Amino acid sequence: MAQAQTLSRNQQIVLNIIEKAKGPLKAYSILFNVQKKGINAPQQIYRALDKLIEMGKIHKIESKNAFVACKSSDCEISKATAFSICESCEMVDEISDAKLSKYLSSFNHRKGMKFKRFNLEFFGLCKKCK
Amino acid sequence: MAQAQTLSRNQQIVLNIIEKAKGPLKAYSILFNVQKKGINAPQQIYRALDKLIEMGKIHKIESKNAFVACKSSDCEISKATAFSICESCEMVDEISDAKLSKYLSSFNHRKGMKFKRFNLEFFGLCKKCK
DNA sequence: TATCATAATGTTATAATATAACGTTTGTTA
DNA sequence: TAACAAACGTTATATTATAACATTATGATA
Ligand SMILES: [Zn+2]
Ligand SMILES: [Zn+2]
Ligand SMILES: [Zn+2]
Ligand SMILES: [Zn+2]
Repeated sequence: MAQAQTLSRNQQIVLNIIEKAKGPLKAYSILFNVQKKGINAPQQIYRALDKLIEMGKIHKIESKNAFVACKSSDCEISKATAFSICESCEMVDEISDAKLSKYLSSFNHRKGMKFKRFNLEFFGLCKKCK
Repeated sequence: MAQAQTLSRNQQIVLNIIEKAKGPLKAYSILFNVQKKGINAPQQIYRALDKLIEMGKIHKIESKNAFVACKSSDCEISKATAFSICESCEMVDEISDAKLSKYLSSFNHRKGMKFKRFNLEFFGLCKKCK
């Protein structure tokens, strides 16, 4: 089981910053933001990020190498993620759409591969930018 | 228009290597493979990769920072890509599924954003690895 | 053909992202 | 408390990607 609760000190610090942010954060930008708290090395950030992803507290936006807090308390183990990404501003929005998620989770490729997880990224212009 | 045909020398060299490869290739691994051909700098690789992506000849696997040749001659301008990725070996397979593609291309997020493009990555264990 | 614009090239340098490796500390539980 | 696992701190380094600038093809047009 995912032992949902206890975050370590560094994990909590990193999560707080990501949750407060308006958009996706990059690892080194997180790092610069926590140096006052005594965290000095990339490893400390990346380790926290890894654990937070494992716990489903945050997600990585692969096309941006950046991290966002999970909005849909559902994905405790994030095995079905979808995002809407504005190509102009940096806006990223997590999509929680039961139908979409069900459709993709039950999608089966002919080649005999059983999927455990997917990540979907949509790109376009957000309301503001178009 | 995409002016499908003429590839420059460097673009052709990079494309050849990616097409011959069994799996996804990383930029620097491409670089090491073409130094005998007089290409010495990352820029030359990245520039070719950028153009080839624009033309839809190759795709970037975002979760791996690696590149594969396009299999489905359809996606000349790659605005609807889907891949099946084995978490154990490095296998990546491009999924060409008209229904899936149609379903996602017509998917509309409530938030008033019109999507121009999507990228979907499925993860699991391939036939060999499971 | 001369001229102009565009795309591609070559090169050096550097930025940005991520992991290896090692020893120490802290927290859990048998 | 002893033993183990998880988290931490730290230094170094690997990997991925872009900036900047000068040069050279390529292709269209006057
Ligand atoms: Zn989520
Ligand atoms: Zn926007
Ligand atoms: Zn393709
Ligand atoms: Zn495999």
